[in-house]
Amino acid sequence: MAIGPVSRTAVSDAVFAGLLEEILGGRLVPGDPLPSERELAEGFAVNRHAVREALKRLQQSGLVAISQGGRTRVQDWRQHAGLESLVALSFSGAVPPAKLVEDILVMRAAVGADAARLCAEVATPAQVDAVQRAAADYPETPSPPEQLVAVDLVFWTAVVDGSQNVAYRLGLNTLAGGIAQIGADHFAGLLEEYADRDTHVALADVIAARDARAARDQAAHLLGLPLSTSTPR
Amino acid sequence: MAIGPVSRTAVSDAVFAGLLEEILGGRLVPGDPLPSERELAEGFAVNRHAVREALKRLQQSGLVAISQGGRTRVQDWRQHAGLESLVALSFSGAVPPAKLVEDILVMRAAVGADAARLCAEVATPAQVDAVQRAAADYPETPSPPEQLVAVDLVFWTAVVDGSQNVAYRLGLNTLAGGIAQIGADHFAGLLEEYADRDTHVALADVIAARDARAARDQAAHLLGLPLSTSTPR
DNA sequence: CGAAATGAACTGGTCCAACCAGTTGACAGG
DNA sequence: CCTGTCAACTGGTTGGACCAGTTCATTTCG
Repeated sequence: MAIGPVSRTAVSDAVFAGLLEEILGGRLVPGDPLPSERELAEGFAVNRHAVREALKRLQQSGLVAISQGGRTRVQDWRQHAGLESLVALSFSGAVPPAKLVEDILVMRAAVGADAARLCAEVATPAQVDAVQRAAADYPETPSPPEQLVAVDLVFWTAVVDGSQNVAYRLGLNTLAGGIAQIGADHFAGLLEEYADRDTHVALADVIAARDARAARDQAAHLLGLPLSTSTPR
Repeated sequence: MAIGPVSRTAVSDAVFAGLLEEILGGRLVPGDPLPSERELAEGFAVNRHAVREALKRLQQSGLVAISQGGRTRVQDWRQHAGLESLVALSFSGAVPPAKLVEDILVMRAAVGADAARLCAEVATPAQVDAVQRAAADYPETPSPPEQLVAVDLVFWTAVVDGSQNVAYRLGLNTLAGGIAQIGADHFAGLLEEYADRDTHVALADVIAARDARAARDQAAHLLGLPLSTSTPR
């Protein structure tokens, strides 16, 4: 066991995680009232303020509805939770991790392909440069999963930056955060097949050539997005 | 002025909004330390707990980094903020609202098109049914913007549900929330051109026919996504 | 008897004050 | 000059009190 800082989890974070677990795990059905703040504080053996911090965050995530005087109630995460709750789902068992990983990669593919298209259209010269440099950084030989995921992230960050679409940028942040928390290992296997340097360099080149159509197709192929052919397995 | 419940903004929400404004407005540059919790409490004339609740939420949004003992520092939202911060950007002036609306619609187009493809491939019969019913609900005559946006949301919710992709579902929630907060008016004009009933019914039909390719193309066309032709205006 | 007013017993919202637990930096000692 | 130390910050946590809405059983009046 290596020597390092002990993981000091803040109390309110623990409460947040605990309630998240209860809600996403399905033990609290949408519409159900949560125990009162005072009861929760007693149950978790923490101060009420800590509970309140956790509840405020759950509210921000769209997982509960708080109303003064009334009770705090659970909301349906499928209806109200935002993309940022994606990660939490993987730890709660509400959705099988494998399914979740696949879904994330599918979204990555759709967004990535369109970002590549936009990037070819509107990226500044400096941004195109960044894409080409990122592509050149891909390792030529097989590499450990973490490094692969890291390099991949740098490349696609450059592409999304070039697309100059704020929504894509923030969405990438969320998905990247999700990948990081779920663990690179789960993604490495799925990424490996696409992770050859030449293809990425080629993509960077068509972007540099301002060929939006080619950039889109190349990216879609790279990311495993079914495109011109519909093959419902 | 109509009579109605006064808007009772929670104190911590006000603090959250205030700090959001400071950060996204650029008055606090990434790396800058925030005033201490005690100073903020005094500045906003509220209790320190309210400040803490707000800061916790900012931390969850990836906008600040909190460390015990050290000072709380501003993070670069372009690097760390998630998709859920999209709306906040529109109110801070960090990104022009028009640009933001366009970016959201572009993302909606990319995701919507792929969701339609998936929906045609994997949706359950019940889900296909829901899509067709939603399409039938489109008004045949011009309608007020709010209603248009609402009907549109129902339709695409059905499509995304049919895609059975959790990431798409949560992403839709986030984008829909963004549209709601920014105001339907900003979107109505852009939506109008695509909002004819026949096209949506046609899309629903190709989905029901399980034609993934056609569903994708139809949806892309409907959402204004450049596809087979790359026409950098 | 039934409908409306009442009010106690909840709920969350806010505040004060104190103390614990890390970080920082100036300052004294080697 | 380097180094240890300690006071003065920072955020983290707690307790308790009170305010402000909601709920619902009870009471009161038509």
